[in-house]
Amino acid sequence: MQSRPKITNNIRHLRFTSNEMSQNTLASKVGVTRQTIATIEKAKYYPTLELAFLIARVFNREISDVFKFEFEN
Amino acid sequence: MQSRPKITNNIRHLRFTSNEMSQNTLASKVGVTRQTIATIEKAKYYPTLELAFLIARVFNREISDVFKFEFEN
DNA sequence: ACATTATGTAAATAATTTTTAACATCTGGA
DNA sequence: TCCAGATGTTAAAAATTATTTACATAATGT
Repeated sequence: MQSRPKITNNIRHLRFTSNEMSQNTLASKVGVTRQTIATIEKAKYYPTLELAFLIARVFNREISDVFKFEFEN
Repeated sequence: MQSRPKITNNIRHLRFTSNEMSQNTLASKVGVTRQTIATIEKAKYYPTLELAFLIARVFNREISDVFKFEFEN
C-alpha cells in the first residue's frame, strides 16, 4: 500500500444518534482506548479491518455504512 | 483491541473466478507485495481497512462480501 | 466553587501489518 | 530438459496502528 486514499467515517454522528454514546463507552465496547476512537474519528489514521468490523457492529451497520472510501477515479 | 476474533476471506476463490488472477496481479493492482496477499489469504494476519477496501474493489464487491467476521456470541 | 464527564492532543512505547529478500516446490510449455 | 510463472514460507527491517500516561479545555450538575 503506498498512495493513501482517503477513508472518511461517520462514527461521531453514529455515536450521537445512538443514545449519545461517549467515546469512552464506544471504546470499551470494542476493547480499545478512548484515544484510539478519538484518533480514528478525526481520521488521523485508519483502523484495522478487525476494529472496523467491531465498530460497525456496535451500531448495527455494515462497514461500508460507517466508513467511506474515496476512490479518486 | 485485544481478544482477536476470526476474520475469514474468500480472496483465493475470487481470484480464480476473476480470470484466474494471480497473487502477483492482485498485489500490483492494490499496490502491495505478493507476500502480503499470500499472508492475508492464509489469514495469518488481518489487512488494514484501507487494503480491505482496495481488494474488495478489484473484485467489484463490498468488504463484507470478501471478508467475514466470525462473531462469537 | 467544586467535582465529574467528555473531548482534544502530544509523546513515548508496544503491537501489528507490510516490505524486502531469499529459497523452496510444483506445473506447463518451448 | 530447461525455463518461466505461480505459490509457500521464513526472517529481519520498516511502516503503521494502538496503548499508555499525561495534561489541557469545556460543559454540566450539585
